[in-house]
Amino acid sequence: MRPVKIKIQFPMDGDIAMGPGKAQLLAAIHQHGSISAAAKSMHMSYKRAWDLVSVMNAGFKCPLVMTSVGGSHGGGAIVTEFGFKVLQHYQALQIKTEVFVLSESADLRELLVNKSESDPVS
Amino acid sequence: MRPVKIKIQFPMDGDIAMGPGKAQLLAAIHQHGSISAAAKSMHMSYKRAWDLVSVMNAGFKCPLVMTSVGGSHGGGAIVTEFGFKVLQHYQALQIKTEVFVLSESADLRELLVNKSESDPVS
DNA sequence: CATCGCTATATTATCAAATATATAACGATG
DNA sequence: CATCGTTATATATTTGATAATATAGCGATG
Repeated sequence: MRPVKIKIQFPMDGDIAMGPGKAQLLAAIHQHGSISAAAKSMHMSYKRAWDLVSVMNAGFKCPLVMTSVGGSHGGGAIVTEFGFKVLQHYQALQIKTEVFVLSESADLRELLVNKSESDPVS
Repeated sequence: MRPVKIKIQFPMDGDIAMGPGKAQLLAAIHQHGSISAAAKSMHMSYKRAWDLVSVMNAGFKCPLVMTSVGGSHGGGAIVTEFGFKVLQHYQALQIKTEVFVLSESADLRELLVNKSESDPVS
């Protein structure tokens, strides 16, 4: 496990408009083309995925995901250009922050017990 | 609520050695001089507080909290010098990271719906 | 016009996590 | 040496979050 875990959330009303879970789901929808397939790939119930999409769409100025119902393949969902932009922003922010915190927390991490440091500094 | 919520955790084995909740508890113990009083002040059960202290102490090279049992006042708990140092490091890190993320997420936050912006820019 | 897989939604069931409760031991002090 | 509030620990209970289940409706397509 990484030495530090960072969770960045953007609260909106009572919900979280964007966070690690939603970002991951967004990426999965983009990859699979439907909420149901994305949910399955993440071992998440369809209902939960649908709820998350609903919250995301409500929290931003434009929808991140557009769904279509019916049709030969039953319908599907696509990540909008806007949604993709949000996703990229979020992912970049997450990485930048991780780098920042890792560097800023060196002193603190020094104080933790060193577990399984199989680091043969010969 | 703040526009962004950041949670920094330091995992250790299966537990979290330090996180927002533990930092807050540490501060409360320092203030009140006992685990039980600190727990009460945070509306937390004594058991939970005691468990958190136990995890904290196990995760660092030195104990952050030392307890004494019995005595005229029943006992108590004090935050060690080491624990206080950890607390200060953590709190400083939290603030620095908040500033960082807030500045780095300006573009993203621009895309959120503006809720209740009672901002009379006359 | 029957079929298909998906969206959309509600209801119920399950489970883990937090809390509540209980109790023993501790030891300085008056 | 009885008292006190606390630590320390175990067990029971409650709660909330999550998952499971069910079902209706959609509409392009062959």
